Amino acid sequence: MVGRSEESRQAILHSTLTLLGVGESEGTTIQRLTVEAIAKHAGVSKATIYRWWGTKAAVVIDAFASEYVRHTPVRDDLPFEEALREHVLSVVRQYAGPDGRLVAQLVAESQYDSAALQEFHDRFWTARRTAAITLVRRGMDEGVVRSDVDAGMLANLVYAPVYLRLLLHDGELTDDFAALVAELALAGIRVR
Amino acid sequence: MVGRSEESRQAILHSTLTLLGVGESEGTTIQRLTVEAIAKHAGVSKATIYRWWGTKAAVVIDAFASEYVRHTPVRDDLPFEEALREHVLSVVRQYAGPDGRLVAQLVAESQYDSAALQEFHDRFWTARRTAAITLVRRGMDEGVVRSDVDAGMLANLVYAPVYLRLLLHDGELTDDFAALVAELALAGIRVR
Amino acid sequence: MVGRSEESRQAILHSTLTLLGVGESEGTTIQRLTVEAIAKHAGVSKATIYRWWGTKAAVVIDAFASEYVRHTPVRDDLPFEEALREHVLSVVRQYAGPDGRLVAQLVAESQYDSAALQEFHDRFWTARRTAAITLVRRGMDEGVVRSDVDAGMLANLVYAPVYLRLLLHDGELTDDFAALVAELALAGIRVR
Amino acid sequence: MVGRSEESRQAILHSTLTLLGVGESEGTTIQRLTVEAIAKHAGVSKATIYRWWGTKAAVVIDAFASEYVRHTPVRDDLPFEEALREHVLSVVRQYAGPDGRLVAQLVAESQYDSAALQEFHDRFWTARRTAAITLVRRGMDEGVVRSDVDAGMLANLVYAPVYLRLLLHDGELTDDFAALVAELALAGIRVR
DNA sequence: CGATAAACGAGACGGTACGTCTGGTCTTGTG
DNA sequence: CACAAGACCAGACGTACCGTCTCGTTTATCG
Repeated sequence: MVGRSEESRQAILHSTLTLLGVGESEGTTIQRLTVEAIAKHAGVSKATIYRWWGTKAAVVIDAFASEYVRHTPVRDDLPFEEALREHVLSVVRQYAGPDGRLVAQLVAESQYDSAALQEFHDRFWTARRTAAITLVRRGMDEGVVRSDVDAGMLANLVYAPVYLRLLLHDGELTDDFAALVAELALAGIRVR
Repeated sequence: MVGRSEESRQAILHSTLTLLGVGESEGTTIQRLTVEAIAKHAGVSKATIYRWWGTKAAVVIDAFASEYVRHTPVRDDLPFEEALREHVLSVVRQYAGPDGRLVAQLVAESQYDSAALQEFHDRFWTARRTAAITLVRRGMDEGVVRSDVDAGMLANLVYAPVYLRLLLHDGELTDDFAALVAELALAGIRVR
Repeated sequence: MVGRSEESRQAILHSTLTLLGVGESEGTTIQRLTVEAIAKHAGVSKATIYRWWGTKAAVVIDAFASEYVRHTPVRDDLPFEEALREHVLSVVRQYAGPDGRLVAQLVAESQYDSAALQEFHDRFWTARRTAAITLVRRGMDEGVVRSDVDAGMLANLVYAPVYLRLLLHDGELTDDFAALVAELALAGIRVR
Repeated sequence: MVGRSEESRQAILHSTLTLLGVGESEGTTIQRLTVEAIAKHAGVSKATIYRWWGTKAAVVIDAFASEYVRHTPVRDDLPFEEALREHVLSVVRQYAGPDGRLVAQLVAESQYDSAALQEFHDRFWTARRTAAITLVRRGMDEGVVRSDVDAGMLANLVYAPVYLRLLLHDGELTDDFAALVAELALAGIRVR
């Protein structure tokens, strides 16, 4: 057995990101991106892409995940509420840039492609939420956060408004917005 | 001038809904729906569709808006908190059915088509939010809801988790979920 | 109803002949000729070609037939035997050039594509043979040719060696060859 | 040095014949037959095939020649004319079956592949013709056949109509046809 | 008898063309 | 003069083979 070419794999993923203009503010959308263009840019045969991924969305998710999941870490050294504010801020800032546009498009693809949805869950959503859930649990342990509700549900209170604004283009993703989201979430989950 | 044929307009919008299987749980997605199929089913020329709408998404939005925006009214006769719970429940219930799938797809289209986004805002999102905002304002007047934050922002606290679950397929849209969302939103916006 | 574009039809057939290098001694073979190349050269969509022809071979036959069936007439003014020699000579001379190569390739296509075979029969073979059969009948009427055998069979005696040499590249198609073929055919069909 | 694997060679040639359905009336055509299919069926690597043959046509010719050239012998014990009739009959009968279809396809391949043409000449055509030429020479020696014309040319008078019918599907290859061909050829080559 | 070099199977790879599909435009004739 | 009918160009789709090219792995002489 010989196995797949790591070189081609890298070239494909890298070309995908380049064409999507991740990092820059230029670039196409996932929809307009063609498998043919990826193949050409990567110096690779279309068949090679279809052999390993099968779907344009799969390539994009793989490419995005493999290099661009920025860590928006939760800080242990800060007090609970401050750590949460910090976290929300870092998430909002990431999504304010080109990464946000791409995530929005991945969610769009997920509406039509259940495999893409699955991948999106596994590679992005779960990872992201885990950070918040951990934090919420810490708040529970410290007795600051109500513990009669599922931690995941509480974590969503943080992300939901961010994703809403991202997907519905319902306002800018500013630092002020981040602060407000954090404040309201805290109000909703705090023990009274 | 002869003016556009109302008959054709109706046939096109109706065919669009039929093919999308709105109402039933069958039907294609917006992506798989083709303009050619609409034209054929409506007994209409493709040119006629393009003359008046210009985009597949525009047709779908028009069709969906013209017949399927269910009223999820806000009740004046109930106490504030109860009215909110009621409203959230009605929204969740609508999105749990086939309408939800279609709304999700419209959001997906909006990621690629800014005209569709605009239409979505004007025909669905604003209308929906207005209901919640009115309600929140009532709460403010009654002194139950904090009035130091934009009412729109507070209203979003209600919708955000619903849309998140709808778009990310992050759990079922059940009555229990609606109750929980209402409760957490209330906790977040209540005057303390 | 609007009907097909004569302009496209002409462009397609003409491009086909150009690419095959009919007339010149250059040019591809039918096998190497691609539908994509025809489309590009003709400034036409591939779909248009497939709409009307369905097969590469069909396009080639149509193109070749519509412009390149040279008349290799049978002369009435010459004595029977001389007319036959003349006819064989004109056929051999045509097949010695680029037309011969193309006819050979059409026969090749016919081994795999029964529709092409049918077309070849109808557009080339029958037309060609009719000339010879008419002549043979004249010979029968004049009492020079044996009439106890099917005229078509006798006509084939003229063409068979020519096609054999064309298809098996079993020697050059020279004037001398033509004379010899005519002579042997006459020997075979003459009344004794 | 180790040398090529006779086992593989046999497997490849045998698989080729099997897939082409020689013997049976089933089977693909040479065109539809793929090297990949041969390799898979023979349990052999594609590279092995290309190492030794270089061309699909070469494999087919080799396979066909190595096992399926039926002897259509010329009988010395019969009078000249009878021997000729016998020979034509045996050729026609062979070509009436599945072998004929395959020979026709080999001729087709030869229009595009000059190496295949060369092979076809060497392995089939020459062998076949030699039989007839020998016979014609015998006729010349006996003074029955005109000797002012090249013996090969006269031999072709026998084969040409058979190949014409085979390649142009211009009628069935029946015993009656064989008799007629023999008769006309004799008429053409007899001393008068 | 153990080294060595060929031939091998497996199958990934870059290419190229296939025939299909849809989008969006344009043309012609009818009501 | 808006319409249906539908042909048209453009170009991406996903598939199929091509012929080349690694890879380890036999396998059969030869040192």
